[in-house]
This record gives sequence, C-alpha cells and structure tokens, in this order.
Amino acid sequence: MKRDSRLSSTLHALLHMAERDSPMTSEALGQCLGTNPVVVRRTMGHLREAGLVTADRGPAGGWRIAADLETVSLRRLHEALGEPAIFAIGNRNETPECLVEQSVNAALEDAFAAAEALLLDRFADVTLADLARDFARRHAQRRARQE
Amino acid sequence: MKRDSRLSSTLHALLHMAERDSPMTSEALGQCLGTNPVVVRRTMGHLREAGLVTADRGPAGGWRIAADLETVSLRRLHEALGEPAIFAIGNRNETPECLVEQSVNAALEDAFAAAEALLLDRFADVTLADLARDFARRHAQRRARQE
DNA sequence: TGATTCGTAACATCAATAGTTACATGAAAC
DNA sequence: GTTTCATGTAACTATTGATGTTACGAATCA
Repeated sequence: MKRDSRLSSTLHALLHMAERDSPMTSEALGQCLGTNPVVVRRTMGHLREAGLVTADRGPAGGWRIAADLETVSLRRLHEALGEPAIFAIGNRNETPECLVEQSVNAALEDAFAAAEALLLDRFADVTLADLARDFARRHAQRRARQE
Repeated sequence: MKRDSRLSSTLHALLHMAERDSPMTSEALGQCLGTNPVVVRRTMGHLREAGLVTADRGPAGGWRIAADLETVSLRRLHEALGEPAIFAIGNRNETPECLVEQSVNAALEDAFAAAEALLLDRFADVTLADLARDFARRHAQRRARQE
C-alpha cells in the first residue's frame, strides 16, 4: 500500500484554512497540497462528519473550520479519519492455533500496544492551535532572515 | 501495501527450529507458517546474511540456528530484515517548501520518532530465549489443562 | 438560467509484501 | 557419476489499500 498521509494532509489543509477568513475550495486546497480536488473532498469529508469543518456549496462556497483550534488535537483528527492502521508491521495470523505463534503474537502485540499508546498520547497533546503558533514562529523567523 | 509480517514469520520459524535438533527445510517451515517454501527462503535469507542462521543444501539439509537464543533480540532480527518501515502513516511530502507543511511534519515526526524509539527499546528487551520460555509455559499450561 | 462548488460513484495508478513457477547450483548417497 | 534432495534466485502474478482521475448529479447564489 502507499503510505497513508491523510492525517498530514488534513493538518496541512486545516492550517491553511486557519490563516484565512473566507472559505477555501477543494480546488484551492488541492493546489496547496499538490493533489486533486476530489482527494481533498474525500478526506475532508471525514472531518465534516465529525463536525470539525463545514462545507458550503455554490459560488463563494468551500470549506471552513467549525471548531476552536485549541480543542482540536491530532488525536481527535486521527479518530475523525476513522483511526486508520498505524503500523505497517503486524502478525502473520491474528488468531493462531499454534502455541509458538501465540507466543510470538503476544510479544509483538505488547510492544506495538505500548508504542501505539505513546503515539496517541503525543497526538492528544498537540492541537491545531499549537501548530498554528509553530507556523507563526517559523514565518517570523523567515521574515527576520530576509530583512 | 499488505501488512509486513516478516518479523512475525521469522520469529515463528526460528522458534520451531529451536524446538528441534535437526535442520528444518523450507518446505517444513512453509507448512508451519502456512506459506510457500520460496517465501521462507526469501525471508530467512536475510537472517543468513546476518549470520543468525545457516542453510545447508542437499539431502538432510535445511535451516539451522547459528546463534545463542539469549543474544538474539527482536531488534536484532528487525535489523537483519533490513529495518523495514514501521509506520503505515507518514508525511505527505518529506521536504516541503511550504512553512505550514514544515510545521505539520515537525509535529508528526516528533511523535513518530518517540513511538519508534519506544518500540525499538521494547524489541531490544525481548530475545528468542524469552519467547522460547513463554512457549514452554504455554505448552505446560495446555498439557495441565488436558489432564 | 447559468456558473460555481460540494458529494459521490467508478475506475485507473502505485507501491510493497506475499505467492507461484521454473530452473540452476550444490551436496550427499548409492 | 547419476540420482535425489535442498537451497538460491529470477521472473512473474496476486493482493491490498491509499492515491489519482474522470464524470456527473445536487445544491446554492447571482
């Protein structure tokens, strides 16, 4: 499979939207992300279903953020996207008869569960507002460097 | 992509080999894993290159473990397999010009790096000998239940 | 009514593991 | 040395899920 970049994509899109007052069309967001408007609609649709954004049709329509940036964590976005699989590595057989394979699975599952818990905790600690502030900092640094 | 189960497969194969004195053929291991002998040879080939197993051709040939079970950690096996990608999730663009995307990438990379470090530490703490002991425990439990 | 934009179906593309077939190479036994 | 068994490896297909693309219907506003 290709690597799943939907969380990255939605974050990128949301931060661009946060920098604007007017709605952004799928076409415009597709330009920002370097992808197709249909892909944008498909992915952002999950956030709409979770109530994090709204979409208006017709002229002057497009996507708008419908939540407080401080309350939207990466974890909430991951959940909104349907909690896609985090790991590319896994057990060969999830419910083996073989006792050897059961031992192998148990050991791997322990390790992956711990890593997943840590990742989701980290995700819970980072909000869109945090990312917006980080972007503002980078933006100010670049301007300072250019002057 | 399909989920990568090579670490799981090699662990399963190695533990079956550890339970025996004589070499095991790719055919026999394929039966244990429910897969094709060629797949076994392909995957075990990495362990051979790392010096963890040897393969003898001809009649009475097959695969043998060439290392102390106490010294072979899951991490060492992961490395022997070429350190395949751990995460199914990633950044959309690894070297973006866009400052927004740079902020997004930085946040995600931090979280993923922490989770990967934890996972590899866990992997380093578990050896084939540990798994063999766990298997022996499960085996004794099953026999006790059956009597 | 016409232009704009989302919503969605349908299909093609891509990437990496897994599976399969075929055959060359090497080792052991007779 | 011929036969048999097993690995080594190339070449190809199957699988899986995200991503990309085309097409068109539905809603909104001037």
